[in-house]
Amino acid sequence: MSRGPRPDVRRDWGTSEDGCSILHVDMDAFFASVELARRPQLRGRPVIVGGAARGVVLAATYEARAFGVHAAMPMQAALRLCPNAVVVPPDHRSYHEVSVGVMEVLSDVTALVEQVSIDEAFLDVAGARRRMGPPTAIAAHIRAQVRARYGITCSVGIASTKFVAKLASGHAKPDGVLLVPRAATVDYLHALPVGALWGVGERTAAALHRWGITTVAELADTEVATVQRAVGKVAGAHLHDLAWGRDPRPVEPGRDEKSIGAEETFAVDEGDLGVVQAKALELADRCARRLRQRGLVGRTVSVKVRTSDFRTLTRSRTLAAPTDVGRELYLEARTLLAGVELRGLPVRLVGVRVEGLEPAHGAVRQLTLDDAAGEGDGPRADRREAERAMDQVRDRFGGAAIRPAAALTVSTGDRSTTTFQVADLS
DNA sequence: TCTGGGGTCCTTTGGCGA
DNA sequence: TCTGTCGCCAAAGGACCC
Repeated sequence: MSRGPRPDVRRDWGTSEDGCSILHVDMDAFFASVELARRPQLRGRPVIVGGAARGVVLAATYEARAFGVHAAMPMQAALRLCPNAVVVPPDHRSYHEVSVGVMEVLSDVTALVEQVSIDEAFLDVAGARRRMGPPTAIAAHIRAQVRARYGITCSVGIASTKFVAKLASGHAKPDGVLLVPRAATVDYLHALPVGALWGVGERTAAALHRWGITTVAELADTEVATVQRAVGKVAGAHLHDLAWGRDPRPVEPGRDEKSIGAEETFAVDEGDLGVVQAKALELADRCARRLRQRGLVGRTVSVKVRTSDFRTLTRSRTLAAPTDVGRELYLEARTLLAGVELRGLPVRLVGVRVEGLEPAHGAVRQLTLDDAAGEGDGPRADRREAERAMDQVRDRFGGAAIRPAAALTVSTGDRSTTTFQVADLS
């Protein structure tokens, strides 16, 4: 799911592996590859993984990419370019399962594995060399294992820093390996446009272009202060370092999550605030469940609203005490939603996110008025227990088996309580 | 032409206490 | 006592990534 290959830099940069202990492993067209692995009859055809009519392309096979289709492209545009494409709806559970398996393959190589997303990870193999050979041999081993177990291919970048390894895996695609020796790092980087740098998207590239900086070589030769004026202090210094191959960030296994959120785009822009609130309840409930699954509580609730003119607004507030109770997240989200200035426009998307995460067992629990008034832990604890019971129903019968009744109804009423509706489980 | 859903990180702004 | 300012924090928004 990286940017496409650049044949001009996909060449032999040398064979010295000294000091090149960072590997970046990236699955090729991951979601699409998983679909092809279980539907071999689709091999050779342009396949697009994507959702509803209003969605975007999540992944496309290289056959579809030949028509100009790429990830994040609106589905409608993709089908105009490639009307014969086979469209497959995403199956995130399968992708997650394959991802877990691939990460196990990587963990067998070294404990120093940093998973960056569902389909990519960094490895520091300095300690594995004696046991498994040089990095190129380790890369070959990983690729063979992934192919044998899951029938999909991956590409590997090998370099002395994370950032260069990441670029190299992109240039190795599809189904390849690219080694960038330490001594070749600067030459390799300076052949690239600024947009290739990690953190330079459309806006930042445009800002740099205004200062006459279009290539990494030009960025490297520009004074740091000038780059900082163009893109900001922190980003400017960082990009200038990257342009010279300086990237001291180590591979960090097991990084903690910072936030958990859920959002959804309505099939048709929604003008009824009651429907938007009902969706917020469902999303808050989803967030809370994921918090409980991970044994976490969160302190700050934020809501996100995108209006029909594609304007995105956010509002957030920090709770007196962290929580993993969906009802509490929802009540805060509802208050925040009421404070969003919609200018009379219908809502395209609504989202709920929880930040300030900490382990549930270590969290300081503050008594609410409800708690203080009741026996024992009071209604708040009852609420948590009720939601845990819902978790168990869902674990057994699936996510749609039970959900807050208010999330099922179209209502503009102010509900002070939430009831639950159990689906037909027979 | 039409722009998802899951995240992270940075900048700016404003409130507040020292 | 009043005013300025400094640092910290929270909130809002933006950019970016996959």
